[in-house]
This record gives sequence, C-alpha cells and structure tokens, in this order.
Amino acid sequence: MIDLRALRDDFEAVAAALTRRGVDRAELERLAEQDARRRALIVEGDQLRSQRKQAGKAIGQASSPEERERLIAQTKEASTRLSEVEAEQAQIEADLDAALAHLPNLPHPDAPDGHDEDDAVPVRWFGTAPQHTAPARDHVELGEALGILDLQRAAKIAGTRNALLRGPAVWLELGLVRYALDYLDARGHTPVIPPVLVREHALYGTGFLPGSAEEIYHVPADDKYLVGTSEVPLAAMHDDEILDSADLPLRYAGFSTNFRREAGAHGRDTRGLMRVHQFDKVEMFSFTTAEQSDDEHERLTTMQVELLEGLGLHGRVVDIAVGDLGASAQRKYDCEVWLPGQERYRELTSCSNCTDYQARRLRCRHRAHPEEDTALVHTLNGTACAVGRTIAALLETHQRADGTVAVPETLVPYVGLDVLTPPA
RNA sequence: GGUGGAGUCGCAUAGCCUGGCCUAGUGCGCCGCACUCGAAAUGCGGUAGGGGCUUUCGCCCCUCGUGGGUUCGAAUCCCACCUCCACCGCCA
Repeated sequence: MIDLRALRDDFEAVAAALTRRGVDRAELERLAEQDARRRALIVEGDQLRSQRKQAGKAIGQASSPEERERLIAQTKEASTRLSEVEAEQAQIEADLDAALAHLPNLPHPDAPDGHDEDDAVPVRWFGTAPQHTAPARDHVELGEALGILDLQRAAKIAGTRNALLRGPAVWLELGLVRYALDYLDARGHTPVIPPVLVREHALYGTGFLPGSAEEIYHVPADDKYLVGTSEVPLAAMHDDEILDSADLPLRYAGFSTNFRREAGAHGRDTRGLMRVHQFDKVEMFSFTTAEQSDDEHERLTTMQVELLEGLGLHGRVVDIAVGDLGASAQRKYDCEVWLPGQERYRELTSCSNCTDYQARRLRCRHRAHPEEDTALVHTLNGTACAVGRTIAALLETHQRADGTVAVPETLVPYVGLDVLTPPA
C-alpha cells in the first residue's frame, strides 16, 4: 500500500511515479478528493464525539431528574448526527481502502521504463557460456534419459504441470537446498521452515491479494491459502510488530514448497520443470530501515549471482521495467540463466525491494528508542534457489556428449555424486 | 471432533456481577531527576499504538481480541466471530 499522506502532500511526484506504471492519473485525483472528504468527516465526527463526551459527564452528575432529562434530549441530537457522519465515513474509507489496495508501489527512479520482460535492461553477466560439441538436449529429454524425471506419471497422479523426481534427482534437490541454506546461514540469514497454508491476512499483507487471487490455491473448507512463495509467511512473521532498529537488518532464509495455479500461462512452458504447480524453493528475506534497503537490494542480488556462479551456471542480471514489476516491488532484478536446450536466457531467480509497501499493510515498524517515533521497515525478498528450474539449468548446462551430466564441484559434497549416469 | 477456561495501556494483574468521578488502578520492567565518589536501595516524575486539527505552543478523536447491537452514555449488558490455553478423543 502506498502512503496516502504522500499522495496528499506531494501529489505531482506520486502521480508522476505511478503513471510510469500505468496508473490512471484521474484515479489518483479521485483518491485525493476522497481523502479530503474523509478528513472533513473525521473533523466533524471528532467534534460531535467530544460534545457527547462532555454531555455524558454532565448527565451523570445532573442535579435533578428534570435537568437530567433535558440534557439527555440534547445529547440525542448529537448522537443522531454522529451516526450519519460515521456511516458516510465508513463508506468512503471502504472505497478508499479498496482503491489503495489495488495501487502498486512507487517505482524506483532508476528502474527502466517499459511494459514487459523485453524491456528489461541487462546490467551484468556472470559465469561462462557452456560449449557443447553435440547439439544440446533440453532438461526433459535429459531427465527422462537419466531416469530421474517422470513427467508421465506425475501427470497421471496430479495432472499436467507437475513433476516427479526420483533416484539421484532427489539427492540433487536436497543437496541444492542444503547448499543454499548453508550459504545463507553463513551470511546471517536465519533458516526458517514456515507454514505454507496461511490466512488471507498474510497474502493481503504481502500484496498478493487482492491483486493475484487467480494465481493462488484457496482451500475453502478452512478458508486458507497455499502460498506461492515463502516470502508470504516470512513477511508475515513480524506482522503488527515494532522491531528494535538495532536488530535491523533482520535476515531470513525460508525453505518451503510453493504452489501456483499458473492461471494465465496457458501454452507457456508446458513441458518440464520450468513452470509447475508445485516446487520447492529457498528464499531470502530481509527487514531493513529505509536507509538500508537500496544497499540490501544490491547485497541480495550479489548473493544470488554467487549462488548461481557456484553451480557453474552462466547468465545475466536484468533490471526489470516498471510496467513488469509485481505490485509490491519498487525495483526488481532477475537473474536469467542461459539454458542451452532452449538457447535462451531464462529467469531462475528474482530479487525485489518492496520498500515500505508491504510493511504498511503488515503494520511492521521499527524504532531505536522508546521515546522516538516509529518508522515503517522496508522489506526485500529474493530467490536463493528455485529448485526445479535450477535442476533444469544444471542438466542442460553440464550435459556431456556421452549422455552423462556432471555435478558441479561445489555441489558434490551435498549431493554425494559427481556424475549422473543413464541407467544401464 | 468434544468439554471447559481465558483475551485489559511492554509483562503480570485489578476493574465487568451492580453502565456514568475509568481521564483504565496496582506491581514489575524501562526512561529521566534527586540522593551518592560511584552503585544498590529509596524518593519524585514520566512511560502504548493509530488518526485528525494546528505557523508555533499544543488540542481533539479512536483503540480494553474483532465486528455488530442495546443506551443519552459500554472495558462493563446482549449477539456473532477470531485467537490462545487446558483436558478428553483421534492421529504422523
């Protein structure tokens, strides 16, 4: 949620920033008008309540029954008017909240213009491009040939866009998770395994609701939701808390299974591990002060690159265009890895600075001393390892002409294997 | 799933039956001041969050789990819901 006060006090700046993201200026003007009306109602309501309070005291101390009746009649009028004012205020606040809930975050001034992934601007490259003598095979072909990926049976059990890993792929998955968690733990990110079936509030607080409802699995019997990323429970950990500024940045590494309906993705990535309804992921999450968040964004992005480089993958970091940002993000970097089987760069990880947008909804604040005012924290999230996509990239990158796939050196101790070999 | 209990200003509690001197008391914690060479102890004062108004100083309103209701007036009465705890049953 954006700051309504900023919209009031600095309308032109907010309007300029949000129109970059495609928000209609007229809508913002309407919001500003509603805000003014709301405040006028607050003033009137406060006055009426104040009157009523005074009168109520006088009634309690009335000297005679006649005096008492007279005062009661007077107060009745104020109460009637107050109920009208309160009704109008409630209505306008409901409208305002609904409209605000749909507004995206103000973009970073340096985030590039544009509408979709093609407008993203590459900012750096990492690793070296793999050289294959034979034409590269894609991860589905490789996984099936190695006997570690069974998509037919996954579909039989659960429908399309599901995967079944078996044998060495399981060690690969668990090794990747431990590799990422070890890396993060050593850098101050506390490992967390959070709940993945959560209340609506957690999704609202992180900005996924009401905007992305069609992407989220809902369990109506209990009115709960399966999260699409552990960003959701990690952010909600400090819902309605006032953190000690000295404890910031507060850093976590969440591991969870993630569920996504992929409602708008018909026809895209229908094969393999790139886009499935259920996948495991290690996620980084940081709570920082407003002053720290830009640096923390760079820090998380750097760690993402190191994690991918450590796996011998080649790719680039792109600065996502404002029109392609998620609602909560002020700026987002994606790490795109070269997939030899597809002959293109594909997003493997992604890192967003959400500034105070989630914190305002979550009422997550910090302060240094009891006598100071509170300030909203900034929240940031980034993928450390999206396991399915990473396995795809590893298979395609490290495949060899003889049909085997090398396990990168850093991963060998975690996986317990140095090569994946087709069954005899 | 069943039964019972409980949600009050950081923590612990009083207040609710009997609505109005509740501007929510008390203890602990915390901050400041005094005393002290310093500290402890002691004394005094302060100590929530949010919103609005205001050039300033300040002032006002809301929040006693949440939302409704009754009433001139609700922490207090009524209804619904949420959450937590205990025990029983079932269960990895």
